[in-house]
Amino acid sequence: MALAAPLIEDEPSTLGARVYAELSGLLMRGELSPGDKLSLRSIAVRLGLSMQPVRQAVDRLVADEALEVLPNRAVRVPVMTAARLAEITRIRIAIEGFATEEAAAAWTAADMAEISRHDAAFRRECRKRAPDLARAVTANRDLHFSIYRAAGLPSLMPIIEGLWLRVGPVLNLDMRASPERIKLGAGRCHADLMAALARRDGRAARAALTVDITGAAKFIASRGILP
Amino acid sequence: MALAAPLIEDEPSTLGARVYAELSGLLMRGELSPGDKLSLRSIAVRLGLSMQPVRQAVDRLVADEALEVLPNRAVRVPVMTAARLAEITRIRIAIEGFATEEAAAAWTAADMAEISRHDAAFRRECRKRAPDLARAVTANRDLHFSIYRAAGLPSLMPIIEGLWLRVGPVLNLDMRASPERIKLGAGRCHADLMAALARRDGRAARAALTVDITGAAKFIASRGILP
DNA sequence: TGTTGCAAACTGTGATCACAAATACACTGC
DNA sequence: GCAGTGTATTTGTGATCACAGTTTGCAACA
Repeated sequence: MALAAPLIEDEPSTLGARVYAELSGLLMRGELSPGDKLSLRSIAVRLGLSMQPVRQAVDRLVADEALEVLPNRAVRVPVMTAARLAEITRIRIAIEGFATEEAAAAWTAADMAEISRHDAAFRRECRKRAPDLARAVTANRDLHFSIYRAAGLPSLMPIIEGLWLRVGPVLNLDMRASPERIKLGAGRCHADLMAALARRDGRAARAALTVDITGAAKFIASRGILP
Repeated sequence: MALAAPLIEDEPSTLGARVYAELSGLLMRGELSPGDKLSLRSIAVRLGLSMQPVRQAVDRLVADEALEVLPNRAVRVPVMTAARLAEITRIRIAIEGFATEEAAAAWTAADMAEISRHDAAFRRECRKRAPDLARAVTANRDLHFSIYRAAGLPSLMPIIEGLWLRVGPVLNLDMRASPERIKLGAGRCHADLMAALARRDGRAARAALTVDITGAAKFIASRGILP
């Protein structure tokens, strides 16, 4: 299993799309920290291509609010404030909660097989004495997105991806710093979520997801590193 | 009042942003029809600037699924199928319904003043014997977005804008062809919506909006011009 | 008259160049 | 030793060029 699973597009036909997949992977996996400044030229030379595709990718990320341009026209990954995290959390609960509720009613056998596979992968990683955080983060992401995909609303996927792009840097950065959380909160929430999905109980599935999302957000906020 | 009110950004600092505002305005106002092909070069010369800013804007629109690239790499405004309209409608009900419910609880006096202003403008236009469709469309958009803005969730706005960008071409194109609908359905829905907002009844506001959105979608679907 | 073939025009993509603004840094003057 | 100032570097933006792929249109042939 590739760690950097191409979530956005399986085989980008254009160089700009490839750079976008590259950068958004970095963002979602928390390998870029809030406040980090990006240089178009540096990225271009590091990837061995011209500035043009990099500009395209960065422009798109800026449009998604996954990156921001300062008044200086410099581009960096946005610093997450407590207020901003709270706002995005409310939006995530509304939108991802909706997707989960739909998924509970719409999943097919194939959907559920894939969901269970990702759930098992995540649990397996968490049970280890020394979990591979990068792998756990990826499995967690794959689990959530396989559920959302089962809702049968493909137009909703880019929207949710945009939300994860925004919270990715803080969520995963923090999970990396304190791996104990994935052992406690996420495990229980995921179990409830899986059970609710299995019996097609949309209401309960939404509730479990809400606990999962709010739990993660509260955990970050409690660490008090947000401006 | 400017007809093409800059919804996205008041004064685009970059040429690419200006082109984006230009094109998204065309899309939202239904002045570009589904299936229309766009040429980067033509747009560039028509706007009197190089191809670069146009590419930036079009790339962003493509990322929003407001435009699509064919296998030929040609770019056009997507054709709306009945299934696609139904899907986006469900998503709109979920997301815009959420925003409306939040707005009902969060609006300030200033918010409500602006909302009422747009509502009055819309009603005034509809009461005319020969309504100016372009102006009615703009007023309707301003009304909805002033409500969503009152929710106090700025991160939600680009998401909703993306949805309107997708449905704009068919909704407005059709409204243009048959202006009778805005006199019937929208008026009643808006009245219910305004009343519910005024008494901070989020549930009722969401219900009124749902009727508004489904009504428009059903009206389009009933005309049977969708593939 | 209908069909095939070829050439000219046009398409988007990527690289490169030009430029103005902002930053970094060393040097000079006090 | 320190503040102020100059230059040199680096930044993003926009324009231009080069190229491969496709579409278009017209002419020549059957």
